[in-house]
Amino acid sequence: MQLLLIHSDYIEFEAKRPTKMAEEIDDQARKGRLEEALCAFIAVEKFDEDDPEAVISEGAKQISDLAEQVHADRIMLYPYAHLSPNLSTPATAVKILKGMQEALSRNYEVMRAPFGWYKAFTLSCKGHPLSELSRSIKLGEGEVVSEALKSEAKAVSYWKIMDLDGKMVDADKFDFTGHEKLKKFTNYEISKARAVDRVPPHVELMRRLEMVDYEPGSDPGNMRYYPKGRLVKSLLENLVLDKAAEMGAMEVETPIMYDMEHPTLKKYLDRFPARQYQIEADKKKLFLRFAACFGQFLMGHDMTISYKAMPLRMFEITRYSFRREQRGELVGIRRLRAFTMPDMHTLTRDMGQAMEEFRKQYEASIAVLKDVGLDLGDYEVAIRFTKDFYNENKQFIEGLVDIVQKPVLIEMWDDRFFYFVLKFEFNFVDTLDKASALSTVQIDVENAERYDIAYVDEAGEKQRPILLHCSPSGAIERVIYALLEKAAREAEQGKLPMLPTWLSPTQVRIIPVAERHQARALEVVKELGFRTDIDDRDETVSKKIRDAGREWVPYVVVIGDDEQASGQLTVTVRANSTPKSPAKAKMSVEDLRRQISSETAGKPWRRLPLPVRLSERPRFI
RNA sequence: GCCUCGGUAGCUCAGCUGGUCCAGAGCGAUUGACUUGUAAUCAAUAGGUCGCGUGUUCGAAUCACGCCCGGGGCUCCA
Repeated sequence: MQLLLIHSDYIEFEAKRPTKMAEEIDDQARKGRLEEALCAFIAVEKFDEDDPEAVISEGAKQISDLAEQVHADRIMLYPYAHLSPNLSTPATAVKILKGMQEALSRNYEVMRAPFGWYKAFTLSCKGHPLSELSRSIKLGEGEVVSEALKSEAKAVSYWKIMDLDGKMVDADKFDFTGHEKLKKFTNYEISKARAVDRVPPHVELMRRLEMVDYEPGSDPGNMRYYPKGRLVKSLLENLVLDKAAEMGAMEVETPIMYDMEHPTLKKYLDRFPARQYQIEADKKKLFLRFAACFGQFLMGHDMTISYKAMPLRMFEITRYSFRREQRGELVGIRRLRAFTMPDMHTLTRDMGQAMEEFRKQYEASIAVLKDVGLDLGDYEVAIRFTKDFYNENKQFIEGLVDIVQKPVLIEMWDDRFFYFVLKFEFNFVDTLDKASALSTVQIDVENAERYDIAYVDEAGEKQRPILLHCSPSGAIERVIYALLEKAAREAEQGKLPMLPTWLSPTQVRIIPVAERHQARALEVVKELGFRTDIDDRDETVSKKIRDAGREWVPYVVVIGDDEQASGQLTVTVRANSTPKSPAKAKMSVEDLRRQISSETAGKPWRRLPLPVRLSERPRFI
């Protein structure tokens, strides 16, 4: 609704001639005049049709607010189509106008000019600062609250713990001795309690290590990544990409924005509990993807697939997926509005193949997390399913628990509220006892139908596949969050925090003692390879060593007269050191090269994203 | 969206019962000295419309109101 509000000495109108859509009025209502009145010119718009009642109350409120301010006792409601290019139907407009008249009549003397007539009017504007105002009323900015978000509130969950023997115990009766993290995770999931007394440690770390930072020039939860952060992300992305390829996935790429009015997508939006970013281009309303599902399913819809191609896996690293998470949820990089999500979808022939594939992806996810540096002890397992699915597949579920060799949290629903019948997640529990999901796989029994995805079986018949959604690692940013939080926890326990060597931005730091050692230092950089840099700043050796420690550099090499003479290196190995006593070792360049090679074998590698000489580096924070 | 805390030098912050300890400290930067052997070398210099606006006052970084931006919390989390 568009409003043009004018505080007038008087307003006078006379209806001259009806248009096609004129409302019927008696002769008396064709003329009107109000003295000392607030005159509201009103255009009712297309999207007001969604919720006329709300528009009436909001419009009436805006008008009475201003009437209050300018001390007007009389209000003229004057339909004025020219305020908007996008008008509602006449019926809605009349309904809303009448509704506003009724609402305002309680406190004001209200007159309404007839709708749909050519009218002559005379208006005398008072001309004080508040005498001419316009207002646009848009309800909720056209926000879509998905059915899934609503049904989530209705879903009744049964919370259990499944032990290694396959027995399910109510979560509140389980003996959590020896499973403290599972207990914290369970509490977190059930009670949703999350009072926190401090900022999580990764927030300071991500900035101090010059990896990630807030970007005030963007929307909250959209971060900037400095070279070291970009490097770490890139390495993690490449690792997951490799693992997906190993699993037999085909990498694809799909658009990041989609048409809101696309019939299939529209329905899917309602099944996904997330808020979208919406943008408008030309006359189209678009939303930014919150996962790669749409793109891959739309692709799947157009594909010709034989049973021989099954299971068929498509993979994409979505940079970015967007979810407009609530403002207060965004802390550091634990939860973001723009995040990088490895997203794989698998088409399987039937539930049997789907379950087999589910188990494989479950095991693959464990392996991926292990590769990035997170062990089974670092996260807790949740398995969620419908009651029906459980009753038909008890042994299968028990098998999943058996694989991780520890009790897991179970959530069971009476009915299927969502598009899946079975899912698991691996949840990282941080030092503040907050849990966040990393890897996840879901068995989707709904979207093959919705997107009309089919394959042809041995008999030449079209069949609906069962779909799997899988993120083998979870969002890349969240993996970084988990690694930083894990390091922070270890630091609290008196260990030296660090990233795995293959992920460390600087793998080896060379510190020449004096200027005359720089030539040798540069030689070593060349011979060694890896991401090796050299601290050639005009600082003391002590200062340089301290700085290398603050950067979590795994291998620190000091080169002075002795090393220059002997050709041996003095290496401080961070992994073996403690805060009080550095672990120093004498080794040759070749020894060190071999050690790092074996430590980073099979992992992605990228070159140093910064100048080799520290003296040439900018500071980002 | 709501509650709450905050915005002072490139960074982290002190000052904030209004007036010469009010424009400061540490780090960083620059320059000079030192050429250094395992966790912060010494000295000098430069840097700020104290988020923006309005008001109160003889006088505002300091008080009031409004606005903008950010942190944390709530709501939410297939």
